[in-house]
Amino acid sequence: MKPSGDAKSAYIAVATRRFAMDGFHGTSLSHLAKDAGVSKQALLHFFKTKEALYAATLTALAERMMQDLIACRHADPAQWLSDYFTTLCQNAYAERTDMRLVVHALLDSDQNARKWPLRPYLDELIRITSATSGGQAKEVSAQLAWVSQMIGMIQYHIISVPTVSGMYGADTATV
Amino acid sequence: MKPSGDAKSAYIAVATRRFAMDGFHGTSLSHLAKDAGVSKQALLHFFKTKEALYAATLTALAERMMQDLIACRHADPAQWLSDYFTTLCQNAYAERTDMRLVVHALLDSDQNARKWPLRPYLDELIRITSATSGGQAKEVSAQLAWVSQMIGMIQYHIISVPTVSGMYGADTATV
DNA sequence: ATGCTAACTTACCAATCGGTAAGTGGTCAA
DNA sequence: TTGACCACTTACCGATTGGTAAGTTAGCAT
Repeated sequence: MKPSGDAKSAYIAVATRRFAMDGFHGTSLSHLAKDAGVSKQALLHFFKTKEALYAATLTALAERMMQDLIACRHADPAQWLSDYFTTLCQNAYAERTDMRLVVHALLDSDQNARKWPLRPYLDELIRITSATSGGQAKEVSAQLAWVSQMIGMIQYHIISVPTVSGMYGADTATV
Repeated sequence: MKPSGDAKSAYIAVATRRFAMDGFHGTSLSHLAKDAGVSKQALLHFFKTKEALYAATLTALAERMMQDLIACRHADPAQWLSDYFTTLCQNAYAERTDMRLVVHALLDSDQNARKWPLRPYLDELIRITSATSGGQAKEVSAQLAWVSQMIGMIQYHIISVPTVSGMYGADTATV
């Protein structure tokens, strides 16, 4: 018998890949089970519903992104942001999965996003951004706009790369 | 009996809204039929498969975007671009549907995007962008990067507004 | 050895999926 | 008047969906 934690996180890893590629509605439990090499009831044993598995996937994603952000911690908040977005770009290129997952989740979430798993991550990003302006109080919406723009550029670029390179050739899109 | 064209375009309008909200996999023919107030075979009468209806939806979207671009035509290409992106932003705010549809389509398309319906629209945008540099030949990838960045910013902003306003309050996200 | 629990599996379920077949009723040219 | 045609409906299909029920098997504490 395998230790519980390993199997569970392995299933989340499989689900992350699938949900990122095909979205929530485009992914079925049977597909996930086949990917993981188990029966689909193995998944339902750990995650009571498909939604629960999806939520766990997004939570794991949020923790991953938060960790990356914390790993770049720097005394100077401007440098911190700079470092973070640099590594974010690099990671995004190396592994598109997470960015696709975020965009899929964005499209799916819409309303009642108060318990949106990425909220703490966004909060932290905004906090750091606020600190760059040297203590003067700016509006939250201004910070939010800046952060959203940065992340949006990266994410959008990542998800459009396959399509654009499919149209114009593989070398044009990967700058 | 209703004239054919009206019904067909009405169905496309319904499909546009649904596909934009829920994506291809999240939308069923029965839902579309209920939205349109007909049986689902009414849809299959005009569009032989669900994929065909989706394709027609994307084609209509592409024509709409191309039309908006042409409508802003200006002798000075820089002014043309400026005007176009201004109206694009305004339209995007007034009606988020199209932008959501594009992003959904981007996530779904991935490979074999050579016959991607928005290709002519992108081509035209790149052509105009090239003209702004006063005739000197730049690389296509550079134009493409610029165009992609502009559109990406707008689209990403639109699809993230509902989620972000759900998190931080309705007034923070709508600048 | 025994009993308990965790990690599964096989078998099954109603609901829904996209799609086919066979009409039905209204319109219009001949 | 007739008959072709178009827009559509009802009835139905096998496949797949998310999910339930009831085992089965392995490890481990007592």
